Amino acid sequence: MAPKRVDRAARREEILSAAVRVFARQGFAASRIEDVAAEAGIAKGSVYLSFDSREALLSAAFERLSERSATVLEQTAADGEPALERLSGLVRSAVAMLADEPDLTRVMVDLWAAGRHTGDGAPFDMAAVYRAYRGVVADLLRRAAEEGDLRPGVGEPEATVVVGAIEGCLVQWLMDPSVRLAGLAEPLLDVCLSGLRVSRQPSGPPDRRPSESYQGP
Amino acid sequence: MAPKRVDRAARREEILSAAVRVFARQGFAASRIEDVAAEAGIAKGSVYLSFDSREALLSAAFERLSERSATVLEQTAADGEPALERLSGLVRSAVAMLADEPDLTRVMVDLWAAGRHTGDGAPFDMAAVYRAYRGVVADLLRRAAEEGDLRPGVGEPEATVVVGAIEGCLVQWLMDPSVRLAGLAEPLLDVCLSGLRVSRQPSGPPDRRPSESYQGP
DNA sequence: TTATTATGACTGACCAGTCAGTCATAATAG
DNA sequence: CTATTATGACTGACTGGTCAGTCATAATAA
Repeated sequence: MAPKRVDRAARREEILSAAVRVFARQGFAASRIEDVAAEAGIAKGSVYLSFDSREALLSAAFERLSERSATVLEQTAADGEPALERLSGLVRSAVAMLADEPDLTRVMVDLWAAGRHTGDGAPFDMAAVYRAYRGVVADLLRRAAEEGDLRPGVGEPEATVVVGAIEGCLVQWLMDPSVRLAGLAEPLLDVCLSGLRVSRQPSGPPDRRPSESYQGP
Repeated sequence: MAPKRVDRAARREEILSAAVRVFARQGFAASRIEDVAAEAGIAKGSVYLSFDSREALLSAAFERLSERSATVLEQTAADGEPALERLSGLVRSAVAMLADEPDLTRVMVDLWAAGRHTGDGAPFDMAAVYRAYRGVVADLLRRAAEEGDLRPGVGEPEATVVVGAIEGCLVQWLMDPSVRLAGLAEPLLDVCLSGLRVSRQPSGPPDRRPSESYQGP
């Protein structure tokens, strides 16, 4: 009982990937279903076998991005290390993830545009993604402070700034690809952790790891 | 002979303001010319007396935002003060400007989406706006380092992070209005200047100015 | 043959932009 | 002052093109 076997899920992924490429190239607003179909090498009608609507494609892209974000946050969960190390790892992973999937990252601006007018439980709850990031970062900040590595009194606002620094670098890269996104992780940590004021730490300059620690799914 | 005189420029401004309100509320993609006309209390056709096309409205919004940015950067030009003070002022002004004009700021996400696929001399050169910010910030960082207030070796990457921190806070506010944008200027400066690591500065906690120093046009 | 998947021509809604006509105003004439 | 007329701002019905989504038909495998 199975004529013409097709892996529905795999086909869906193929189409979604094609859609992400097209959205990244043209922007969601200028992307026709036909463009996506052509990119995937299938006919327009076939797209509707896997997706209910044009919006559903964007929604699926959000889902994919949301998963990646969750993965980054989960990888950070590993306890044992000092919280400060875990925070640095989180930032490096997040930046590496964004740099590793430039097309998906470029679609983010369309998700911002679409997610702006949706309430809390809406299809594109970008707010929830950032809340999750802020939550984890704020927690790590507090723990690191308890462990004596960070100054006390850090909390939500500081977490917002750290998360913001990542997203803001992303914005500049989106508008101007000559900005090297991946290369900004270390300066970002450097600025946020050590600050820009005259060096007063006795422990020398911050270690410059070779970067990259994200292992995508 | 002089029938019904109308201040064309003023009318144009009225329509643009209406458009910005509509775009902020619905997003550019979901905004019809009729919506803008209705918001301005005029007929659809009349919009075309002041603007050539729907795109021209968005372009004008970009222009307005671009002017605001230029104003912020010019206000910073005043020499005499220490570069570090000027940098702090710049960040406070930029954040205050964004917070003072929430509608125009909300349109920014549409400008990001539209500006993404335009080359260097295109109608929405958002890249140029960020380049200008980075340039001024990088310059102030270097001067402040020369003046001995900042550690040496700061440059473009650090400027990108500082500008990014502003834009990233903006993104989080756009997605989640419960984030208090105006209140993030001080934490932002605090994090970027002093860093999060255990306090080593002998001069006590960073001064918390009452914020707000932007004087819009 | 039958179940399933693929196709692309088709439809109907939508909307940017147009333009022939209306109207309020102000200049001028009587 | 009132009537007349010139002007251009304003209007909204209309047009033409676009495109999301549908569906009758074809292709293919079991």
